[in-house]
Amino acid sequence: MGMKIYNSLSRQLEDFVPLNPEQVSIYSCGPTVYDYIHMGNARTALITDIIRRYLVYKGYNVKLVQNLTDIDDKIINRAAELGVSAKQLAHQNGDAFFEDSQRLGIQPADVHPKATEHIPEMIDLIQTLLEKGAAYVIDGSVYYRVNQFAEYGKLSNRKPEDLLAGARVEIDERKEDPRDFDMWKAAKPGEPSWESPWGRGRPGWHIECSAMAMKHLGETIDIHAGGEDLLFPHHENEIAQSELATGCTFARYWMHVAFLKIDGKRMGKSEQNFILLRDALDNYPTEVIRHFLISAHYRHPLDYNPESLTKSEGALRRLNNCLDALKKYDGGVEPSETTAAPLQHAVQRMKSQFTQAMDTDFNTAQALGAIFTLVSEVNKSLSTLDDAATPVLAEVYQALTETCQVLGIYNMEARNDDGDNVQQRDQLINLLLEIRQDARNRKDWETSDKIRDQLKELNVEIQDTPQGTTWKFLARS
RNA sequence: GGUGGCGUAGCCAAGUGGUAAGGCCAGGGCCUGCAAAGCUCUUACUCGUCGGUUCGAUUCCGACCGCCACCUCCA
Repeated sequence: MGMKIYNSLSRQLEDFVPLNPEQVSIYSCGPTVYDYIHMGNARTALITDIIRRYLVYKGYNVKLVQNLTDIDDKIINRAAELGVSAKQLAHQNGDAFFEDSQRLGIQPADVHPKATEHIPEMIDLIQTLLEKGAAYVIDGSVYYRVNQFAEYGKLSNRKPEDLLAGARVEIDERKEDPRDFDMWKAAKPGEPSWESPWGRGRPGWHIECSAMAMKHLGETIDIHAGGEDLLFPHHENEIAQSELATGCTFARYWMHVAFLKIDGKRMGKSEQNFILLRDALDNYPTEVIRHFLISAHYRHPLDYNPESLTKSEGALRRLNNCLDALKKYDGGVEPSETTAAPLQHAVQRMKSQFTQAMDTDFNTAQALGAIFTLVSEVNKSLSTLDDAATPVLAEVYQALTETCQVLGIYNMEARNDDGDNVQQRDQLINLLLEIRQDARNRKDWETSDKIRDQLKELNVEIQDTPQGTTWKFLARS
């Protein structure tokens, strides 16, 4: 079955057919680096990460470009407040952005272009638009002439009248048309600026993405993603600039991620109601945050609150317990035809449901449902199975880890024991458990409970079962 | 004013023109010296309200109520 993507441009589900079957190109609008990124930013970045992982899972080659806006009013203002240079502030926050992304398990994009490193490309693009009569210069600033682009408004579904009617923005009298926007801003004293044919200045926000997307992905890209707040005017303007300059379709599929909310309101930097991703990462494991962020479909709003994170924590615990139990069956054994356990069918069912969910506009919530259904089926049969079922269990483990990897909710490395001191550590813990067992045998509950409690303090949790006492590390939080 | 979206069990959240995935919580059970953890079972005659179309609607249409977002920088 083919994939379908909801295209904001047509406002409907469309079959996904990449322009070049050899390589899918994706451009994702990254952050303006004037501060640390918050959970809302993380949601968009994470969805992009999962889209890419899923496309790779499906066998596509993917080239992902995620930009950094590193010159902008906000950066200049913030830098002035802090008494550092705009360049320095952008650099610091850019590094912090990569660090936070990495901590969330987001694989780096193939290219992370920065606006300030693409000034010549932007100037070229503006030059082209000037030559085509689609732009004009006023006092060293260059404006885009919106009425030259007949399709203006096609993405945001807005008519010219509508755009003017509700305008709450102060109109710059010098512009020919209130809808015109700047592609090049004449330098103001003390602000960072670059040489251009129109004098010193800096690029407007929209031209940055047009130029960087086309430089790294060509004139037509497959998927352009970003938060829904960017739909207008940012993406509308990108289309206007790019398509008028090249005459080609700029992006074939526009994907917009719904807001992360807090107390029912949009989480936004200007609202002062945001949770920094790094703060969340200090309080919850990566996989828990990922699970939370994909527990709703990406086009539906999702409310951030501690209760929801706790729920995800519980769900992840369930998943990890199952995977931990299955891990010992992993590897080596050839799937056997004769072991026709119902579980085998359950695995196939899970795989097809997972694929179907992800194929339908990346429905991660539904995909999680498929995974947890299998978890439940595994748990039910795990205790009753004998050695003959081992190959099937290995299959289950493979299928589960493979799909969980696509979503990034199972960290195999973290759960594999691979340290040099692991053996000694385990021996020490086992020794303590032996002592505790002796205490239990003589009903010395005080000593026994002391060992149990103290180990718990060290994040080692022990369980007394009919088969003896076992232990495990608790997930760090 | 224009544009778009949402309203599903205590909570979160999928979904379909034919009768509601999954997770959390809660309650029962197993296990335990007691716990914890784990496993397991149970939990929406019902999908904001009112109409309409239909053999049949939560799913389609209309109205209404409530909520959110974009139209200004914001993922």
